[in-house]
Amino acid sequence: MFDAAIPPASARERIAARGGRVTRTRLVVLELLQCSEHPLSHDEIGDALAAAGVAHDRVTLYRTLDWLVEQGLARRIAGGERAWRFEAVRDAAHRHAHFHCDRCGQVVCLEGLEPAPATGLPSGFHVDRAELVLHGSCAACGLGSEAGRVR
Amino acid sequence: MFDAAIPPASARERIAARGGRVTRTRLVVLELLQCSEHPLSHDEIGDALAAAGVAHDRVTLYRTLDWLVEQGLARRIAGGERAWRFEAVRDAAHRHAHFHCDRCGQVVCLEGLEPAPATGLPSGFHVDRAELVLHGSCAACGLGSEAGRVR
DNA sequence: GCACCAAATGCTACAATGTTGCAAGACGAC
DNA sequence: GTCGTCTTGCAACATTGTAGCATTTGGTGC
Repeated sequence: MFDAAIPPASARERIAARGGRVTRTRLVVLELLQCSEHPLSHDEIGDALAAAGVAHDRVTLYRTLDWLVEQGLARRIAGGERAWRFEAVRDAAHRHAHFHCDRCGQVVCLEGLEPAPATGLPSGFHVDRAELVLHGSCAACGLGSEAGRVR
Repeated sequence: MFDAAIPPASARERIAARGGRVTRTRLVVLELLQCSEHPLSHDEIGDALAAAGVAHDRVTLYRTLDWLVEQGLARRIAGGERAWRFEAVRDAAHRHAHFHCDRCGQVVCLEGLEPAPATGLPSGFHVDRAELVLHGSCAACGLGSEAGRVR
């Protein structure tokens, strides 16, 4: 479940390398993202911070995440609901699709499924990045019976 | 770029065919979506309603759009910001990708670019639909110079 | 170890988007 | 035209995210 290839210690180095101050919030949030196998919402991160005994408020968390995204340490993805989700960036060049369970709202990463390259774009348009999100039901919610449903 | 195959008059029939009452709000909203070449946000639809002299309030518009989506007459897409955007469904089987301009927030449809089929999914997962959103800058905002930017 | 300063944080207030409950009004069948 | 039910409009609230500002803290120089 944890990504053993990236020891938690590197979080401190990665933060310092960007010229940012190594604060407990940044440290814990980045370690959390690095250890999570799926993108986390603000709520989930906030709960984890509370569980870890790190004092924080909503605004600080927003700013911490903004900073991580700005520094290229985390990525922001649209979770389907109107809340963002965040994941650690392991390899800036590597991108992958996401699966959003319409039942439980959970988002999982789909390694090995890269968004298709852009083709057929009107002239003048410049593509920065592509986001591919599959919607349906995850294994835990499994509802094959409602397959035909259109949304 | 308008879909001449579906004259505005059919909006009334499509609503009635679903067993719903034909109200001015539903009629105007559906016609608006059918005539628009790109997905519209609540705000844009609300402004158009006001311009058309149709009384309405925010909640009614939300419910009207919910109803249209529920009936398969409209589709809801995540616009990048935390607000939904809506587009008319012309052909339930036909899907296309969208382009979101990170500058002006505008969303345009990319006909001819279907989301890639789902592969490499964990077992037990069931895909209902795929959403492919390209991010970048549209022709009007054209900012080729900031191409390397990571978000 | 101590002082200092810019960077982070925490707090309050606010904005935007969306939802719920309920009474009043309008559509459509008769 | 009457009537029942579906829609609407209103008010209040929930969630997600931002802005301004005083306070605290990390990190640097001494």
